[in-house]
Amino acid sequence: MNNKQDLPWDNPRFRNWIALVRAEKAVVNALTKALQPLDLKLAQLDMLMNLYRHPGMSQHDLARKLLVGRSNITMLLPQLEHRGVVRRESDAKDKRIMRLSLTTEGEALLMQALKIYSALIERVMAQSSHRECDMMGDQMRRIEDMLKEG
Amino acid sequence: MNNKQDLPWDNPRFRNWIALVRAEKAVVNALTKALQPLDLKLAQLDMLMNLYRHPGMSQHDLARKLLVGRSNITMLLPQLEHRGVVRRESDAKDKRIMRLSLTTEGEALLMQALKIYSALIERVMAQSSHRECDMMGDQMRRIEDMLKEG
DNA sequence: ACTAGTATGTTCATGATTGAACTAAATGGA
DNA sequence: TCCATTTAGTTCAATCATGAACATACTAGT
Repeated sequence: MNNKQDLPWDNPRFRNWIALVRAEKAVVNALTKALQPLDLKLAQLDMLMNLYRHPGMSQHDLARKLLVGRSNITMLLPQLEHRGVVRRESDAKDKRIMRLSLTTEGEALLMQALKIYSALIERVMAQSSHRECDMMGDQMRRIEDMLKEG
Repeated sequence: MNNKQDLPWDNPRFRNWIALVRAEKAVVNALTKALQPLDLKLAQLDMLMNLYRHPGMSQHDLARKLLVGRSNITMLLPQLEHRGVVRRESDAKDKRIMRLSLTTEGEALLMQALKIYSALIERVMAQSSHRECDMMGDQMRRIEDMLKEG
């Protein structure tokens, strides 16, 4: 057992996955540096993006959207709230729930960050044709759906 | 400015990238759980994989391969060394360099972990045809090469 | 041989992330 | 109504990752 032919590196699917992980990490590293002028962490940007698209989200929903623990949200929100970019309001009907939304400053900051993010992704994705890129995106959505179910 | 048409979510390239990030995180979360029985963290597995393929690597080279900081390696190695899966030896010619390699136990542990990893990736990648998967892998390698240069 | 520059690895303080244990609030039967 | 269960959010300790400052060792030009 465990001869060379059993090794996952000989499996194209495995090698392709490794390539994905490495590319993702490389882009994340590049993006982290590109966001430094805004004094914004990638995790914070993820929050702003989700709150922009789903204002009034609860912390629990935000955590699930970001695939992250609930306590993580609790730990990171105060920074954004104190900075004045995120608003946190108790739900009137259910006092357990905190409704989250962006302030005007939050939206402005988000737009600046998105310019940086978009430019990087545009540059990165220019490596592929539109058709290739769309196929890749479809694959990724299928993967996430699959893991959500099973 | 900043009307809807400028928003990156309307750009397929951007949406596809977001899908990739989410899928990657979902798989990483699943893998982290799947590795718990071996008491092995994903970062540790990454090290073992690289040391298996490139025995005698220095810590600096390992850090660059993993796209992490040098201090990260210094902090994580003692666990693996103490567990008896990684060997750390001073280079004879250049006393600054530590040569890293797997012990027999390290290789055994790696093989167990790779079975788990492969099985998950096989399941995940079964969402795509071989051709699609290969195209995706090629895209990812182009992305990493692009960021390495520029 | 000397010195300046460079490379490797370590230490330390900081911030990010997690999971378990906890509080408070809502829900749903009996 | 009362009690058990579930849900939202927080707290806390432990772990991970980072970058700056540092010590040591090599290298190259003079």
